[in-house]
Amino acid sequence: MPKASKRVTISDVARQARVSTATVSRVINQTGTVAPQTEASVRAAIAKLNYRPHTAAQILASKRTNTIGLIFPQINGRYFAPLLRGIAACAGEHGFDLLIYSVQEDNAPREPSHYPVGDQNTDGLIVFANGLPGQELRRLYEISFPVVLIHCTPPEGLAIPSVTIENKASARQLVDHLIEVHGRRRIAFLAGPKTHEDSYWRERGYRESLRDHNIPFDPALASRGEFNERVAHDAVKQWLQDGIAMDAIFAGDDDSATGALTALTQAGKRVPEDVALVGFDDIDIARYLNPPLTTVRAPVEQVGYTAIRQLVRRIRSEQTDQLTLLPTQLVIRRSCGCNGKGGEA
Amino acid sequence: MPKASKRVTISDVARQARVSTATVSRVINQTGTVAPQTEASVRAAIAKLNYRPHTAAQILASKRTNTIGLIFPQINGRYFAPLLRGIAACAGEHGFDLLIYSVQEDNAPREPSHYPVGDQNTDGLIVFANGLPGQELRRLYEISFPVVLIHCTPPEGLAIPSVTIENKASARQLVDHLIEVHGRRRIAFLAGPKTHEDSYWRERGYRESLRDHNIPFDPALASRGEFNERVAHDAVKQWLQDGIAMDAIFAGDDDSATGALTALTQAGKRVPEDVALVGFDDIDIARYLNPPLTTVRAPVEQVGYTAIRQLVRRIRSEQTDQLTLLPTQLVIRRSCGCNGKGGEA
DNA sequence: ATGTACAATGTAAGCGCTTACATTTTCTAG
DNA sequence: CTAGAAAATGTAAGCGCTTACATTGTACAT
Repeated sequence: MPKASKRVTISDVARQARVSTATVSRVINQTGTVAPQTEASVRAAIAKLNYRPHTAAQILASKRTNTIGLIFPQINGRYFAPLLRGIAACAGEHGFDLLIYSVQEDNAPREPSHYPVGDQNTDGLIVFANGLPGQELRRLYEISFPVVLIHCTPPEGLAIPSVTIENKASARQLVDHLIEVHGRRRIAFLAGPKTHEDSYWRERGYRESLRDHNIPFDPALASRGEFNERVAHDAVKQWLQDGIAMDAIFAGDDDSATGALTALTQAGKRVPEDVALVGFDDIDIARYLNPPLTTVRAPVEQVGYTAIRQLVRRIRSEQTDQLTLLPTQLVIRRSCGCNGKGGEA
Repeated sequence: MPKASKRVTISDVARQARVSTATVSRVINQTGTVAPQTEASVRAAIAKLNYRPHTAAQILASKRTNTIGLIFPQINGRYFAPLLRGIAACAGEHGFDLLIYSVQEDNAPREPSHYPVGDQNTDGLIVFANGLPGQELRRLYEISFPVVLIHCTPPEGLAIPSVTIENKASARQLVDHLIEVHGRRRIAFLAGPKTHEDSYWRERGYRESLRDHNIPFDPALASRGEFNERVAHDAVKQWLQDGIAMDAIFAGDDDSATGALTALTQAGKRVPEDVALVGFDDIDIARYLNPPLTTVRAPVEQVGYTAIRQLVRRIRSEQTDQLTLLPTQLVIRRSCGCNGKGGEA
């Protein structure tokens, strides 16, 4: 078992290279002017001693953390990976590290705003959906701390940039399609969590489409799927048991569409013949469902990428966009009744 | 636009509470003895000033970062989320923050071992597969820096704890099943990346099963699927075009199984009648494939959880297990020829 | 009373770096 | 050859905390 050795510090390097610590710092950070020859000997010393700057000391002295914090309500399986991929890619490009914190919902609420990730240890924060209470957002806003919101808009009065996707228009297209192309009239809706903004706008699109086609909104045909496979499954099962008739279901997201599909199938309903089904997000399994799911493609990875780009601008005090609305795209497959290709593998 | 305010420091709190900074530090960290009354006034001062300790200063002074670093080769969609979920859960329970770094493969190689995550800014590291070159692992080992490996074993001579899953035995069960229950004899194998240890052991299991059933290993029936859907698709397509006959395919993981399935289907082969298909991992889409995929369930989330637990022990200089081999479990569905349930929704 | 033990708090020396400012060296032009 | 500017480097004061050690206060046994 090797034993812990004393840490190599900048003065060790300075001594080895016969220069001052300031010069070493200059070559490390490429700030100030250093003679090529001096630089070479400093680099040699660094290599020889295998020196690596102590991050905390750098942060403390420079007042820059070079780190971006992420706050998520939870690590949701299907959605999370591409989002993080976009975030990691963009953060890496700009030389930022990533500190992530996943809020445990069941957790005892934290001491008033004592999150492990915040202005004490990052240069900026990406906050997903309602990962942070409005009060904490306000505090950060008031001290001008850079924050970018993902998939939610800032509380009243706080000009915090946010990036999300176009929900309403494409939800509407989806429902239009069901009505106009497939002649469906009794279209049920599986909403997401009450506070979820994506769900809100998707529902708006749904209602507007109904209205424009003179179909009255029927509350019996709206239930909560919670963007959750099991909950959606149970909701659909309940409808079926209650004898509520429908000829289509618009699931608020693909996860709930998955649950709806199994409930429908288990009840002997054929999709799309008896009940057409459409979802939202185009998660990776959508094209493998049977039948392949008609849905809307959400540019998840790009959301992450864009959010970081905005945040970096904010950190550098450059101009940022107040709201970035990324375009979505209809993906017609077979679950709506079309003969779309089942997959593009 | 609010303007940046001066940072509130521990001395501001001390002044406000009319005590020394040492006492404030004591109440924050619950170290040393403090009179209840004093503690109350310190807490009041903290609340009033909305004080939050500066992480970097704490780290610098205390020589503890309270942070665990994660190093991944890339953020792989299907596998990544549950792993991270396990990691985040366990790290949170032990009060550690998470700093993550995703190695870009296409990236210019870093300055010799100058990773943004390492001993300068974390108390310990989780390294996934070959996220770090052996040389860097050795360096960390030599300075006794806590590291735990996931899904790979340490280089020769380094006693670094690792946690991975049982691959060989269950791969063998899978192939045994194909042979004994379904009478298949010409079983092809889609390997993963050459350096991938999981793939190595799965192949071992495959070969041992063949041997024990007196089926010679046929190199023509082994190809690289790279644990990648598209590559696997192309590999299978190639087999089919080359007129290579087989009655079953053991895909090294479920991603490649997915690719194999589409290739088979597009070539007009029926699964499982013409060609049985089995995968490995039981990723979430496995049960939705058509037919539902027979595979092996890998306890991904638990791998993450366990790895952190080991790492925390290591950080605390407690006893750790050199190798943790998490059990896997056969999941029989229909793609092998059985009538297993299609899904457990 | 008086000494002892321990609880409560304060003092101040760093932790390893960055950077404003001071100083020295080198270069350029007159 | 020399003044003055520019380049190269050094000096040292923090950054905001923790913690070893010193000091003071208090309770208790003698």
